[in-house]
Formats: sequence, C-alpha cells, structure tokens
Amino acid sequence: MKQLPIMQVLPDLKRILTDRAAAILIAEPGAGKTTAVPPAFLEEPWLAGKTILMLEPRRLAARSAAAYMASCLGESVGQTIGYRMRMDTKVGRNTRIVVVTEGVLTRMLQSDPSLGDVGLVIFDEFHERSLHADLGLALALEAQSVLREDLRILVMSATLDGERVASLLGEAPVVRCPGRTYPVETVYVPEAGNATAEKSAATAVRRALAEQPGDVLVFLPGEREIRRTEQELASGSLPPGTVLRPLYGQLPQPQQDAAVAPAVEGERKVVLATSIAETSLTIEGVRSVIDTGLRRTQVFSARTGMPRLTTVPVSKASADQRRGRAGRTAPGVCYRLWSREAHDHLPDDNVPEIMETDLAQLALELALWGVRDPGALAWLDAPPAAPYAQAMALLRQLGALDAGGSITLHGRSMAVLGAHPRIAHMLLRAADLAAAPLAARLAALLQERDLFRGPAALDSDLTLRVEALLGFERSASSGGADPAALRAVQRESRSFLAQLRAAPGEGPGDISRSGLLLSFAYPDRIGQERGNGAFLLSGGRGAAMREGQPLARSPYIVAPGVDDRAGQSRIMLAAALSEQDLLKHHADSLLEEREVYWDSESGSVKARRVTRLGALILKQMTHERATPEETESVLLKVIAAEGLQLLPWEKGTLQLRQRMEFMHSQRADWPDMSDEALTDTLEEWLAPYIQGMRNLRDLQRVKLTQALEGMLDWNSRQQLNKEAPTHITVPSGSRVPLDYSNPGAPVLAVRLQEMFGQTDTPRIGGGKVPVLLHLLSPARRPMQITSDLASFWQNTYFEVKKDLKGRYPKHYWPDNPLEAVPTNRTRPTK
DNA sequence: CTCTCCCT
Repeated sequence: MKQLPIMQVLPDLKRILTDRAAAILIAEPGAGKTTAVPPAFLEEPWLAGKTILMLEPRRLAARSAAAYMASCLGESVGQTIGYRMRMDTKVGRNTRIVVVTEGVLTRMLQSDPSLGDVGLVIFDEFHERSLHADLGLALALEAQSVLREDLRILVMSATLDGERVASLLGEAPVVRCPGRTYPVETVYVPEAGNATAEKSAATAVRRALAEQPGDVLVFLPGEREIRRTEQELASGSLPPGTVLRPLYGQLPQPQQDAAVAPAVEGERKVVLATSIAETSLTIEGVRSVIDTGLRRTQVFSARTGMPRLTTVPVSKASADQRRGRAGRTAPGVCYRLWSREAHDHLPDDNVPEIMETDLAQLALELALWGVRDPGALAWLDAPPAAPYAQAMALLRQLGALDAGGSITLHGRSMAVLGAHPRIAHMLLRAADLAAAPLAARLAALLQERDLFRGPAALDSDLTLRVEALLGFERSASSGGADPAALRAVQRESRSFLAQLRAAPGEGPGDISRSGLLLSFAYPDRIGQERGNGAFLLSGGRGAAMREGQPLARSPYIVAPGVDDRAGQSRIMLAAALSEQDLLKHHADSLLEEREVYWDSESGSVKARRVTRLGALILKQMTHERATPEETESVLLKVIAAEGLQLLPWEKGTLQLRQRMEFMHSQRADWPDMSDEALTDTLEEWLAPYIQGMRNLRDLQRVKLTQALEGMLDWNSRQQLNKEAPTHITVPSGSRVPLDYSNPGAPVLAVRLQEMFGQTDTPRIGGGKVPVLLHLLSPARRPMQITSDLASFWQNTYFEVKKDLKGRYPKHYWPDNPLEAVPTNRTRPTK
C-alpha cells in the first residue's frame, strides 16, 4: 500500500482539512483514493469521537471498498469500517467509517439534517454527477452552513473541472494526484462511409486480434448492436480460441459473470459491452479497447412526462475512461471508430443527470427539506425549470404538495418510503384499500429489471410478471423467467411489505386489480383503446403497444412502461383496467360538463354531456340539443379553423369581394377583404346570416352576397358602383365585364376593333386607376396588353395590324384607328 | 424482437 500515488498527497489533504471545511481531490484512475483516503483521517484530532461517511455511486463498489479497508486493518466489515445500503447494512457500535450508497445519504440527511456525529462526508466518483450526489452535496452544504460549521466535506473525482466545484465549496483548495495506469495508444479509425457501427466494430475486432495480445473490450450502445456485432463476427472466421462474450445490464447474472471472468488458458475473450463496462464492472486482461463512441441514454421529456431512449455520441471524458480500460494490467491500444476531427467536436463531459432526468424525486426531497425554490440551495447545475415545474405539477396531482407547493402529510409518508413518488403514492393508496401485498409486488416489478427475456418480454402485460413472481414464491421455480431478477424482485417486494407493515407471507389477492393500483401511480398514463394497439392517454399523448396481444384489445389500460417517440409513444409495460374501477376510484379527477362541439364526421354542430378524465372521454350522452347561440359560435369557429371555402363563393359573390378588395387597395377606410381579415371578423359580418344553421349543408345556403354588401352603408355602395364598376361600356357600345381577380390591376379584356376611336385608357377608381387592357383578336386571342392606349394606337397598332390583316382579311383594319368606327362585327355597318 | 445505467 505504501507505493500508491495517493500516499504522497495524504499529508496535504490532512493539513487542509485541519482548518478548512472543504477540499477537493482530483485523482486519476489507479491512484487508490477510494480505499486510502478515508482511513487516513481516523486519528485526526477534529474527528475525535466522530465518524466518516463516504458516498459511493454503486452497491458493489461500496461493499468492496468497505471490505478492502477492513482487511487492511485486519478486521471484518462491521467493526471500524462498515457500510449501509438498501436492505443490507453492516455497521457496529465502534464503526467510524460508513460507506453508503446514494439514496441512503439522502435519507440520513433528511432524518437528521445536522448529521449527528458525522465529522466528514466524502463524495467519491463525483465526476459521475449522479442526481443523488448533486442533491446530497447541496443538502450537506446547507447543513454545514446552517447547523454544522465543523462538518468537513471532501469531494473526490477522477476528472472534473476543479475550479467550478472549488468555488461552490467556498474556494476550497484542490489537491491533484497522478494515477497509476499503463500507457494506452490511441488509434483513430474513422467509419468507412455508410458502414454501420456494428460492421466497423467487427472489422476493428479482427484487426485488434491480429495486432495485439490479450482480450478485447468493445463498447457498443445497446443490446441490439451487441447482438448484431456478435452475428457479424460469428459469420466470418475468427482466430482459433476466440470466445465472444456479450455484457449488458439486462443480461442474466451467470452470463454477466462469464463475461467478467478471466479467459481460460488458450482462449482469448472478446467482450461486447454497453457502458456498463465503463465504470461499473472491471474486466481483467483487456489489452485492446474498441470504442464505437456511442451510448444509449434516457432523456426525460417535461412536455409529455415520459422518458425517451436515445443514442448519442459519448463525451471526451467518457471516451478517455473507456480507453483507460485497456491499460489496467499492461500497456494497451484503443481503437476509436471516429476521426481526430470528430473527436474535437465531442462534448468535454457527459450531461449531468440532473439536467435531463425526471425530477419528481428531487422535487419531493426538496419539499421535505423545506425548500420550494431550488434556487435557495447551492448547485453546480441548478435543476432546470421545465422538468422541475412538471415534477411539481405531478406531485400536486399525487397529493404530495399542497396548492402553495409545500409538502403535505401524505407527501412526507411518500418520501420516507424510498421509491419514486408515483410508486410511493400507489403503495400508500393500496394500503388504504387493503391491497398492499399486490402493490408491493408491482412496485418491486417496476423498480427491478424485467423478469422476462426474449420473446416473452414482448408481451406488455404486467400481470403476467405478477403471475411469474407468484409461481416463484410458491414453488421456487423460475419457469423461464430470469432467476436472479426473480430473487431481486422478491427481496424488494418484501422490503416494501415491511415498510407498509404488512405480513410478508400475505398473498396478493385478486391480481386483476393491478391496473387499478397502477392507475394511482400513473394517472396521466391511463389509456383508452383506439384500435390496432393504439391508445389515447389521459395526459393527452397517443401511445401504441405491439398488436396481437390480448392486452391490446382492453378498453382501458395503464402504462407504467413507455418510451416517448415522435408522433406516438411506445407502450412497453401495461395492465388492463376496468371502466367501473376508473369511475369509482378516480371520481375526484372526473370532470362532468356539457359540451357543444363540431362533429366532423357528420359535418354538423352537436351537443353532449361528457365525463372526462384528462384527455379521455369516459362517457357521453348525445341526446342534448345545442342552443342557437351555441350553434352559431361553434359554426363560426369551424369556419375560422377550416377556412372560408366552406362558404358558397359563387362567381358574382367572388367578383363583389374582389371589387371591395380593389376599393380597399385604393382607400384605407374600406374594409380589408383578405382571408385573414374576413376570418378575424366573422362575428361581425357573417353571424347574422347563419342563424338557425347547424351543418355544412346549411352553410351552402348562406346569402353571401348580402353578407358582403352588409359591410357597406348606402353611400359606400354607390361609391363602389361608381369607382369599381362591374362593367365598362366601350366605344362599340358593348358592356364589357371587368376582371378584379388581381385587385392591384383590374383587367378589361376587349376585342381591339371595339376600341376604335377611344384615345385614352379607360379609368376606374374615381379616374385614378387605368385598367389593364387585354386587346383581343376577333377570335378573342390576346394580341396586346397595355395600360396606355394612346401609345398603342401610335406605335404598336401598325405592327399588330399587319399580322391581323393576314389572319383576318375580311375584317376591317383601318389605317387611322382613332377616326374609324368601332364595331363588334366583322365590319362596321354602313 | 422494444429496452442505457444506477439507487432509496
């Protein structure tokens, strides 16, 4: 132990903490900080009669750290060194160092904010930035500043921006310590064009096996990619003695053990792993690491209140951590399946959990601490506003907070249970209904990994898991389910039963009540069947489960397991629920109201009395009749939403609208006739003309011309006829209609011959606007477009005339059009 | 053939 690098910095640390309240230790991997630092303080005078609390992010790490420290003292765990975690505690009367896992620290702080006889709190692996470590530090800092000025805090981390933590801890000194690992060469192998991560990984595995000695560790984002890479490798030839070992959290324990165990003599191991091998598990003998640079992560959507799994690039810190796994026992090589340039664009660090997770638990803990605004505490990264607001809303819905945001008695009971607030609420409601035994089992099933693997896992029905668990409880037979998962669920459910003071042996009764119990936990995820496996959820989202399973045909379900996807979410775990139970047990949340609405199927206004649960309509009575006022208001809304084309725009009506639009373009005091303006003012101009109407067919009878004219007074109508006439009488005597479809330039389309004798362009708009003339051939083909008739006669006419004379020799094409007789026939009548 | 990783 003497030769560990950490030994050199221990005197510094001791000196600093003698008169400072906080310190930061940044130690690279292999420095030995976890087991060397805590015992170093045991003899310090300021720690006399007090204990050390060290926070570890994982149970396995906490137990092994305690075991190692105890063995160094020649003791067993539970004497000077102990640990405390959920359902497993080894602490004695003389214990002075207690290694705890994350939830435990929060509970200890909540039950005694002054932390009793604790003299030093150590946060190990703080760079992982887990939600509980961030929360624990925030609470410990407040305890220190308000109640315990003598409490010391030591933050230990592998890689971390030391300055930011130092300033959070009142400019605490930072001690750095080198690590002791072997050098690892980094090789960048950019993916070739369209190759998938699996194909590139397989290619790199063959290369590593050829170039390097020892075992190979491959980092892939998830189970699917692991399976594909395995197939990819198995389909080609591998050097003799090569064994493939998948490794991920959902994998049954024996297979995980096989991946971690050293390769047997004569074999070389290729471990295909998720990020579980980045920190949680150590695999001896690895000399090559292949990193796809991807990781799967859960991001919480505050908008939907659901999690979403996404595949994202790793951070530089994470890539370095993965690389380090090749240099634990000897020098190694790390093949990165991306380019040097791409590496520069990777984020420095992983996003802290507090920034993208569900904050319901955090918000409940803060409420219990007496804080409504998280800004009252000191954070490295404060909880983001949107998820925090969503969390507060959920806690209010569950009755954990009152309207003012303060914790209720119910909320206090929930917090103590040490489960997600949704689950805690379910357990308490179930206890009131004498259904605690079933609720405890459901809670355990939801908190542990799925009992089912392979095709069985594709059935979303949670009650099948309850049945598998009961079978295991009765006969200890796993019946195809994962035995280690069954044991974990059983342990967990017993612990919940104990907390609810229910007898451990008590059976769950009628398991068809599962849906009802779960609906207390997920009031926003009660689904109403929509066909083809699709459901509308009470929270307003659409969601779908795999078709073909019986559960997909239940009229009502509750969905604890969902994955938020674009469009509609995916349901992974659910249970059926009866309408009767829904109406009875969610009576407080039901909203009964009379509703007048647009039935798009029949295209008519209808009225109904509905019973709503969030976005769901549980019951409706359609024998209601809408009043004329209600009908009118719904019709106007439909026209506003669907557009004015629902109205009968006949030719004359359209021309009237266009003429009025022309007037508006000339005179600002005339009404705006654009779609937008008309839609905004339906109430004023259309309402009087739809009285008594109820549907689309009725709308076809609207007297639209009258409605438009109704917008004008008598004087304006006279002005309209004068300044925007429907027709113009041309020299030949014909009344030619004006086309206003472009209100900026009304068009008069007229045969050229009919205009003989007219010098100037006809004008409208009180003489201000010359019309745009479309001068036509006798066959009404446009020959010329002009708004300057005088210039036409003088110039272009003579060219046009030649052309016309050729094509229409019998017609009259005079040399002096201004003195010729206009005509609407072939030649003027003599 | 839908599922990263932890923890009270």
